[in-house]
Amino acid sequence: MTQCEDHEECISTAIERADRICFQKQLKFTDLRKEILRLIWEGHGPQKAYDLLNKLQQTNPSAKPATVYRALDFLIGNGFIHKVASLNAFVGCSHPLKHQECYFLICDDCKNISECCDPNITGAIQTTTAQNQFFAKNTTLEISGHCNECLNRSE
Amino acid sequence: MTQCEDHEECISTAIERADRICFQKQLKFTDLRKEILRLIWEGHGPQKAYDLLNKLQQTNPSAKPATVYRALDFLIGNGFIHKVASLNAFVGCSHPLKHQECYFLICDDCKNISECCDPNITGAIQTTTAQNQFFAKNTTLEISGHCNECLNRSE
DNA sequence: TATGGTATGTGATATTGTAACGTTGTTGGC
DNA sequence: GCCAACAACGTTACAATATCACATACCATA
Repeated sequence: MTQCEDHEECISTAIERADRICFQKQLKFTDLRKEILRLIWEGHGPQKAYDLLNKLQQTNPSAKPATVYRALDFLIGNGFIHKVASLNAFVGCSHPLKHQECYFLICDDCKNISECCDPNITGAIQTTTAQNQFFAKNTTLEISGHCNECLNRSE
Repeated sequence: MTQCEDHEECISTAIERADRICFQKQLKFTDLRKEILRLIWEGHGPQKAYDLLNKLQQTNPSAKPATVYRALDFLIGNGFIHKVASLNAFVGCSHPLKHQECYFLICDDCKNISECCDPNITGAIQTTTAQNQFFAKNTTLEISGHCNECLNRSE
C-alpha cells in the first residue's frame, strides 16, 4: 500500500471525507458506521469482518456479526470501502465518488493493498465486454503477488 | 455462458481432455477427482462446494467437506477449474494449459459464466503492474452484469 | 402525539472452509 | 516379493464467514 506520512491524519481525513459526502447525500453516517470505517482505516490494509467485530466489541461488547455486516453493507453501498473478494476482507477506498471501478494490487508478503485505477484497464475491459455484448455492472479485479518493497527486502 | 450444442459431449470432452493432460503430466486423475470435475461440468455454470458435496454423497454417502475441497484443490492447482472468488463457486476451465489468466463474465440473471481471455486486458494489466513495480502472480478478474441473451429476453 | 421508516439489538442458524490424525493404496528400490 | 516412503482418502472436529428473523429504539414529519 502506498505509505502515508501520518497515519492518524490519513484516518481522520478518510472519516471527514465520508462525513462530508454523507452530509451532501443526506446519508446517515451513524456512530456505528463511522466506528467501523475508522477501524478499517486504522488497519490500513484489508480487514476481516470478524477482526473488526472483535475490535468493535472492545468498546461495544454487545456487538454481533450482523452489527458489523450491516455497517459494511452501508459503507460498500456508498463507496467508502471495497470488499476484496479473494481475501474475504474489506479495505477503505481512498477516492470515493470518483469512480466505481477500483483495481487492487495485493502483496502476499506484507498484505498491503494499493488501489490502481488505471483507465487503460478500464478501457480494455470495456472493449472486451462490448465485443461479448455483455452489460457490465460490477468489476472485481484483484492482482496478488509481491510489491517492490518486499521484493527488494528479500534479496 | 457460450452455449454448447450437446452438453453430454461437452462434459465428456472436458473429462477426456483432463484425462489426457493428467496422463502426460503423470498426475493421478483418481475416480474421485474425475467425479468432481464431471459434477462441475454437468452444472455448466459456477458450482458451490457444498452443492457438489450433496451430489457426490448420492453416489458416495460418506463424502465429507474435505473430500470435495481436496479434489477442488487438485483441479484448481492443475488448471482444470477456476475458483470464482466473488461467488465462492467453481467453474470448469475450457482451455487448460493455454494460459493461467482467465477472466469471467458472470450474468447475474442466468448465472452463466463465460471465460473471456483477452490479451488486451492481460496487456493493460501488465502495463499497470509494471508501472507500479509490482510482481503479479495471480489475477482475479470477474465482471458481473447481464448477458446479451438475458437483456434481450427482458425487453 | 401518532406514524412510518430506518437503524440497531439479539439469538439462532446457514454457509464456507480447514486442521489434525489415522488408514489405505501405490510406487519404486532392494 | 518385501518394505519404506509417500500420496490419496476417510473421519472427526472445528474455525471462519455470513445471513435471517424478529424485537426494539430512534428519528423525521404530518
